[in-house]
Amino acid sequence: MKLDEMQLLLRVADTGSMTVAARQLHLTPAAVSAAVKRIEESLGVRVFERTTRSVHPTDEGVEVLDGCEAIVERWQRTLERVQGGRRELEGTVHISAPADSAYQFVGAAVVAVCDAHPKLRVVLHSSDALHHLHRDAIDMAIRYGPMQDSTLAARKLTEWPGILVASPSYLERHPAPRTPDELVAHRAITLQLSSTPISEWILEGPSGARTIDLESPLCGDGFLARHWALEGKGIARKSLFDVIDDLEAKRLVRVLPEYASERAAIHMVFPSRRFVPARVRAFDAAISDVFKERADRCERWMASAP
Amino acid sequence: MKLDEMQLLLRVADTGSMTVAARQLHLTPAAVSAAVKRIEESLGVRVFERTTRSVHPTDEGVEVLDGCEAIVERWQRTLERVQGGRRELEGTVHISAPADSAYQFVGAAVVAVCDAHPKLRVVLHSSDALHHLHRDAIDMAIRYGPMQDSTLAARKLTEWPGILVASPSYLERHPAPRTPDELVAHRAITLQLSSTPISEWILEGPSGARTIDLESPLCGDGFLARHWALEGKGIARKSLFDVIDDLEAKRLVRVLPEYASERAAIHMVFPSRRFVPARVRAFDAAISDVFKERADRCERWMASAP
DNA sequence: ATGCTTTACGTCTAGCGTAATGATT
DNA sequence: AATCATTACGCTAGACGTAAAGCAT
Repeated sequence: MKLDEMQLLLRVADTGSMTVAARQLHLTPAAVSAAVKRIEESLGVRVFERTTRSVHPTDEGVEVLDGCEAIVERWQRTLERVQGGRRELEGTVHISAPADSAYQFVGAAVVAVCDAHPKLRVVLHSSDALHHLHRDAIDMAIRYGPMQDSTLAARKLTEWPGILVASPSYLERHPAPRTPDELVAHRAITLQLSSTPISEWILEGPSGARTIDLESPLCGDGFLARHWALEGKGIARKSLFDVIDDLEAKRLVRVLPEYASERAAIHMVFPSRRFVPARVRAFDAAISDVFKERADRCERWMASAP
Repeated sequence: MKLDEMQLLLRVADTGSMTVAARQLHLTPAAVSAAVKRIEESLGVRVFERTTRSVHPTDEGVEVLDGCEAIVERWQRTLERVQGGRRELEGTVHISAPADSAYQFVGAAVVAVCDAHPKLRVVLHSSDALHHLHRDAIDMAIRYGPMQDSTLAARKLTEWPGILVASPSYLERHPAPRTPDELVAHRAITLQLSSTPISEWILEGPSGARTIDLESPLCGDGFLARHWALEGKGIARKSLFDVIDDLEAKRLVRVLPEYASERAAIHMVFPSRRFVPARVRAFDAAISDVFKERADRCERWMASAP
């Protein structure tokens, strides 16, 4: 039994597909199929119950996969202790980040890490859609909002409320609303993160929480929403953290400043069970630094412009 | 990296020799040497520092070996949970036992286990010399007396004092001693277990502990000592546990019954760190049963013949 | 009908034994 | 001188890709 074969089994189990596992491992489906068959024969145990349409671990398969996972992790840990700083970082790291974060600041941080480590490769998945970390072999992800998947290990990076913003040009043409009720007269820029668009904003203000029903012609991802706001297309609700650059540069102005949506945490997420290798930790450190710096600027902005 | 390669590294480390490891693994020294070299190159780390005369793990090698050990054990555990009772026991088990125990009762127990499991092979090392469990790849050993090597895992089987015995024929010719002092007039059968012969008996009796200096013409291992006693060649000191058959059959008679040497424990010993596989546990169970049954007979004998 | 797993076959390389070489006590 | 690790070389078997076939939705 080889460690590569164990990782292969884990990939098949995580993705639930030999073909997808093959893609991720840079192998052909035939090779994966043959490997699984070979392993099962050597064990005398069926690891996966499969039709042409699905691949599921058997009861014994779960035992085997647990063992493989523990073993692969132990080996990675050993390798790092032994090779430590000697070996320069290499390999490929898959990072998932919301589009707006990726374009604004994660991208730059990632480039800096790659520049420092020539053998390191990165695939930055910029999408607001929630990636399944296990399924897609994502090594780390940045996620806004509450954590739900308990099989993931998350570390909170920072936490900020959503605020309403518009460009100065837009506000010249459309006087800023003075109460939440006046928002209906404005063009709201809304988000469609997953399949269904978000059609309401919950705003907390001096008079408690208010729910605003929206009828918005402009609906896109976080990056589009911010750019539409910059272009004066309407009022967007964004995390303060995402628009701090624009607020500092006065490209965007806060609207209804006494109202804000609930503080939402931003997490760095890892596929829990797996050991986090040094190459991933390098990106983690760099991105965390960027978040720290941005969070400081958010603090200062909040203090200066209450 | 393959699990077989990890086991190879462990064998080399335990034996301290590529040639010995090769023998135990049914490989040639060339293959072992090549494997070590190949592994070291793939790790980018030197695992063993070696001359033609010695093989020692480097600092990094210790880390690697620790990892390999944990991994091999985890995998064996996984295999057993998965294959459980399905697979019949197979493979070879190396058992070390003192000569007298091996010939008298361990041998029979071992045969019974092999009869029940046709694919199981056993090598019974019958020797009073202490085998190095790690070095010689012994799976389990029976050892009389106190445990010293703390790197081994031991389980106490039973505990009995040494007593003095002689055959009825001998006692007809030489009247039994009535006090320890009278022993000097008898022929004592002594042991040579390791390199130096044992030249004194420490006997505890009604008047406290007595040390008897011996000048014995007959000196051999535990099996020889018992047989010489049976043949009427003199008085031997044996663990009650070893001579219970002969006492019950009245082939041997206890001498100076109010005197006995310190109770000594008999342990079942395993190479601690390693996982104990099912095939070894099968022998453990069978041999433990034999010990239990013999210990009961010792109890009864002690009760009936104080 | 599409997309998945499986089978068949040719190719290549990793890993073994044999045998010779070099080093150490 | 004897023993051990290493190197060189030929060989075998395992593992991959290509291509085709078989199934399930």
